[in-house]
Amino acid sequence: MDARTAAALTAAPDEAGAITARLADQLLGVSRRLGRAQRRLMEPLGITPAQARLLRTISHCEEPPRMADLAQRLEVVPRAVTTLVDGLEERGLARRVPDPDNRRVVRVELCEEGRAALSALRTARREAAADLLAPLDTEQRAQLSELLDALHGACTPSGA
Amino acid sequence: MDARTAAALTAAPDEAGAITARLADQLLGVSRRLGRAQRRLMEPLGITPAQARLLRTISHCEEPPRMADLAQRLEVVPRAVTTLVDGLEERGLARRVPDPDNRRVVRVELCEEGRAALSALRTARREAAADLLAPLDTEQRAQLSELLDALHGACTPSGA
DNA sequence: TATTGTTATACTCTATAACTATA
DNA sequence: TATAGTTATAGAGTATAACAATA
Repeated sequence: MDARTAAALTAAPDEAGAITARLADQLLGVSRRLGRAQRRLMEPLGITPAQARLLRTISHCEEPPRMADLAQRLEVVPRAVTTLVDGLEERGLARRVPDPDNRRVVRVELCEEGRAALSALRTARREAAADLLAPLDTEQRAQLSELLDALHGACTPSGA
Repeated sequence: MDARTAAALTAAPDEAGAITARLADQLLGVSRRLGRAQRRLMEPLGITPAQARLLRTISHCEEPPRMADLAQRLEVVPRAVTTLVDGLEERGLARRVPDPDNRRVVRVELCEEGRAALSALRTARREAAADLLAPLDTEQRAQLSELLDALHGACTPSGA
């Protein structure tokens, strides 16, 4: 435990807010770097991090998901998904397919190129993360994952 | 430790990359939510999260920092600082002051309104963080802070 | 009338490149 | 020539609001 953390914990209750705010800064700072690394590594592939995330989300679905499903999973408004899917379609990585049972619904399927891109993206993603997480050993990563998971669960009560 | 984490740790070495990538997702996901909460809570104050961060950074400096100092501290290019300081000046929270010793240099000072805004912002920021971090007890927060600090130190060798 | 997705629009955050003023 | 900051521009990511098509 570093000095500031230790001091905060043993000090007045007002300091609880301070350590919490500091935690927020650390979280955002680490994410900024991670995002930069991802963008840099994915750029040669012609895919943005948000598109990559969408691609993975689609691939994790049993059947081609609806636009609304994707919006919910990505925790964004449906309008944001429209733009992302547009990008994937332009690059020939995914395609919109009409739902025969409900003509309002649009489903999104991966193309072959999309599946191919996924493995290249996995490499890029892991490299970006590995770089950032290098200072942590395996046990520390597991610990970090566990702590973050607790946060995720709390804010996404509907079993993510 | 959750099931996925445990499985990843005890499985083939290839899984080390998988858990690392998952960690990246968790980190980015938590940050997205935190950022949203911050923006929502700061909006009534007419200040964006990045402006708030700049305001705090200025307040942590012993003497009015140069634009270049701020860029380095915020880990952004100098051009990005220009826009942020423009925003603070428009709102009367900070002002540019010429450096008498070097006419190329611009220093940034907080105005009285800026100092006043800082306490309101502190409240907003803590509220946003407290909300997100509610699932963690004090010890877990310290643990998380320690882990994130290790990451920060690694990527910012020049003592941040 | 409610739902699904889209068009239209806007804003935050950040980057690169070219330029200006100063040293 | 090197440095500090800016103007100009671009693009990623995301939001709200109004609307069309369908149910």
